[in-house]
This record gives sequence, C-alpha cells and structure tokens, in this order.
Amino acid sequence: MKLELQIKMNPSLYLRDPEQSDLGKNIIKHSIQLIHDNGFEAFTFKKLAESIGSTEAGVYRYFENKHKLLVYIISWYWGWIQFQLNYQTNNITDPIVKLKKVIQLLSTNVEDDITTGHVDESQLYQILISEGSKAYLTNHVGKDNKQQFFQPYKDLCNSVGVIILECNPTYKYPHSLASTIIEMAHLQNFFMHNLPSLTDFSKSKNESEIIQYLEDLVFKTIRN
Amino acid sequence: MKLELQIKMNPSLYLRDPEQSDLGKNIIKHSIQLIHDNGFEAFTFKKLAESIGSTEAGVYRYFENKHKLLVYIISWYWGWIQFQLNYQTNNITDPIVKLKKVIQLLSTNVEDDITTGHVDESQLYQILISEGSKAYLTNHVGKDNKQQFFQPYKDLCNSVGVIILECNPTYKYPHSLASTIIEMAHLQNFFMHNLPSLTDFSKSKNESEIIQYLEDLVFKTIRN
DNA sequence: TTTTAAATAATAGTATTACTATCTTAAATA
DNA sequence: TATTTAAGATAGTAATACTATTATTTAAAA
Repeated sequence: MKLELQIKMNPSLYLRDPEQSDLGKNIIKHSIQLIHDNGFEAFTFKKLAESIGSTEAGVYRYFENKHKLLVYIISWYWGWIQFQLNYQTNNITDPIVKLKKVIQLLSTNVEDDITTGHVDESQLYQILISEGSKAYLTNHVGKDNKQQFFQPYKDLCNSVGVIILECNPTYKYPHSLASTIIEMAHLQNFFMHNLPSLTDFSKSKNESEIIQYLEDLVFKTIRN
Repeated sequence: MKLELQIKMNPSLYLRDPEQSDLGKNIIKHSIQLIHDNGFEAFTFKKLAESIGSTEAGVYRYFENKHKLLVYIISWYWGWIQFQLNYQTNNITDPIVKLKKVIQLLSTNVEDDITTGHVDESQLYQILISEGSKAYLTNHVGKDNKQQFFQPYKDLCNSVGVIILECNPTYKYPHSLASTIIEMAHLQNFFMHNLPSLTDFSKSKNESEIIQYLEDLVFKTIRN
C-alpha cells in the first residue's frame, strides 16, 4: 500500500483545486521549480504555462493571481511542517527535547519527501527562506488574514508556543518567541548565504550553526 | 544657524543625486509618501511623477528603477538610525544602558526629524516595517551586495554587535543577535498590528511591549 | 551679456505583465 | 447518446517598466 500525504488547503486560495488534476499538480510542481530558480518577482503565469506546456488561461483557471499561488505553496509548506512536527515530537515527553526538535526541523533543509509526489520539499524550503515573508508583507494582509490565508502559519506558531510553555509555564511571550524562532531559522539562513556579515556563522555555512545559535537564544530566554 | 543633517549615500544607487535638486528631493519625499500609503507593489514611477507634477522620464533620470529607489530610502533610514544611535549613546558608558537605548530606538516610531527637510522619518519607519526586507529578499541580492547597497545596514548591525560584546565579551553570536534584534523590532511590530496571534502583545498595541519582549530576550541571552 | 551646457518637461513608443473573454475540442459522466 | 466539464487555442486590453526624442527652461561659464 502506497501512503500519500494530503494537506488540506484553504479553498479560498484557489479557483480549482490543483490536487484534483494533472494540470493542477503540474502547476504546483513547476511553480515551485520556477520560483525556486528565478525568484517570485520574475515568476509569471506565462512562463509557468510555457514550462508546463499549457496556456496562461489554463493557469488562471486554477489561481486568481500569482500572489495567491505563492500563499498556496507557502501554506502547504507550513501544513507539511506542522505534520512533521506532530509526527517527530510524538511520544516525546520532555518538552526541551521537543523544542530542540522543532528548532532543528525549522532550520534544516529537508530531503524531498517521496510521499508528496508533485512537491519538492527541498526547493520549497529555499522558497520559504527567500520568499516566505512576501506572503504577508503586502498591502492586503488584513483582507488575506480575514480569509484565513495564514492559518497554517498561525497554527504552527501556536504549537511551538505550547511547547515553549511546557518548558516554562511562566514565560510571558510564547507566541512572539515562537514567531521569532520560525522567522529567524529562515532569515539567519538567508543572511548566512547572502549577507554573511549579518551573522556569526563560519565560512562552512552549515545549518548546524544556526541551530546552535537558536538553541542558545531560546533556552537562555525561557529558563527559570 | 540652521543645521541640516546630510546622510552620505552610495552613488551607485542613483543616476543623479536626488539631494542636489528640488525635483530630486520631491522624488524622495513623494516616494516615501506613496510607498507608505499604498505599499511598494502598488508604487510606480508613473504615479510618483503624477504626484510630483513631473513626468515618468524625469524620475528615470534619477533612479534606474523602483527597486533602487527603495534601497535608497531604506539605506537612508539605516544611515539616519546609525546617526541617532551614535548621538543618543554618546557619553553613555554602561553598555547595558546603551543596548537598551538601541532596542528602544529600533522599536519606536520616531517623530518627524525637522533637520531632514524632505524626509518624513515617521512614515519611513512604517515603510521599514512593511517593506524593509524587500530590499534584500531578491534574486540579485548578491550583485547588490557587491555594490555595497547594504553597507548602512551592515554598519548598524556591526555597531549593535559591538555593544553586545561590551555587555558580554564572551557571547558567541553578536552579529546574529544584532540582526535578530533589528529585524524583530520591526517584524513583531508588523505582527502586532496585522497578525496579532503571532505575538503576545495586548490589544493596546503599544510599542513598549515589544521593547519589553526584546529586552527580556536579549539580556537573558547575553548575561553570564 | 552672450554662449553654452545641463536639467526638465512633453510626448511617443515598445516589450512585458497581469489579466479577461471566447471559441473549440476532448474527455468524463449521466 | 446527450451533456456537462476541463483543457487547449487564440485574441485582446489596461497597466507596467522602461527607452528615445525633441523642445524648452534654467543656470553656469566665457
């Protein structure tokens, strides 16, 4: 039996569910590829359609615009991370071990998960680093938020907050610290590779140094 | 005698120095206004020209494209913050007091500085929160970095790192912690106003809560 | 003061982007 | 078999991100 992981997406993000057809799956797959390779600014539905071998109008039948497509794949990623978090911290009782797992999960470029056929998680991880914040850094963040576009992100932040509170029930800023961990896991990675003088990570550019930094930061902050 | 604060900008950012003419100053002034009001995505040179009462071609004589203009005003802001930091921490010997000043400076919406005629620092602060990271989250970050576009940001990060080391010379991640403070001062503000469940700040939405959070985080992290 | 150069305004034009609309064909379903 | 539905093909539009040209004004140099 072949297990397929399906992540339930907010239907407001799409016009037609991309999981339900080959074209849809191709849209997701090639979007990830193109955004990964050229960045979100250079990404257009025309190029996407060409890359798939379909037409621009075809893509527009699935997604209203490229921003919603970006939010879709980013939400997908957060949903997937949430699943990984639940899965990997399952049966761990020590909240400190759990929190370390979380930091590691957020800071590590994953290998491609074969249970998700048309999604390359490794590329997606890179997209999150470079483009993740563009999902919400818009003029219409309020409207998008009302439509629950950021629910997977909020859910994850909340889960991390719960673990933080398990470590120290008196800590006053579990959500802010959670969003700091999540954002910094990505941003320090971006800086390490692109603006290294904003970090203290050696030439080796190893993710383990980011993990060290975050663990130090987090556990000193929440210890009693 | 009227004192005017001039911030030296990287000449690669512009084609013609906007400080040297009325049109140039108007470009800066109205860019800040428009980006503040409608966001960077909705900002175009055409709208800018209309708002000034000039022409698109006129703007293009000063800036190659809107991204460089964004980097220009953001660099200007970091330069200005650097000046404020030097000025406000001058004569303070206790590095802990200094670092608190820094956190406060980065987390507080400043009043308009009258020594900088055509720049509204308060609007600029809002722009930094929403658009700041777009300066470097691009495909061409490497090229831009080679041209020193991010030098003011790096300088600031370095200054903050020095103060961190003054507080605790054995702390291992002064630059990463500095960039974390700088980024989080803005990002937690954005979250507080737009995605409040990612923070622990009360309905009051007061910047002082962000300062509390950051002080707690920073001083617990660097204490011996 | 005149000459000259430089900055700006006015206008036009192009390639690309971000869409919308329509029509046809192919495939699935009733 | 009739009918809905998805997809492909094609066309078209308004806006964006520019470049180019010329004319006019302003300011600096001769």
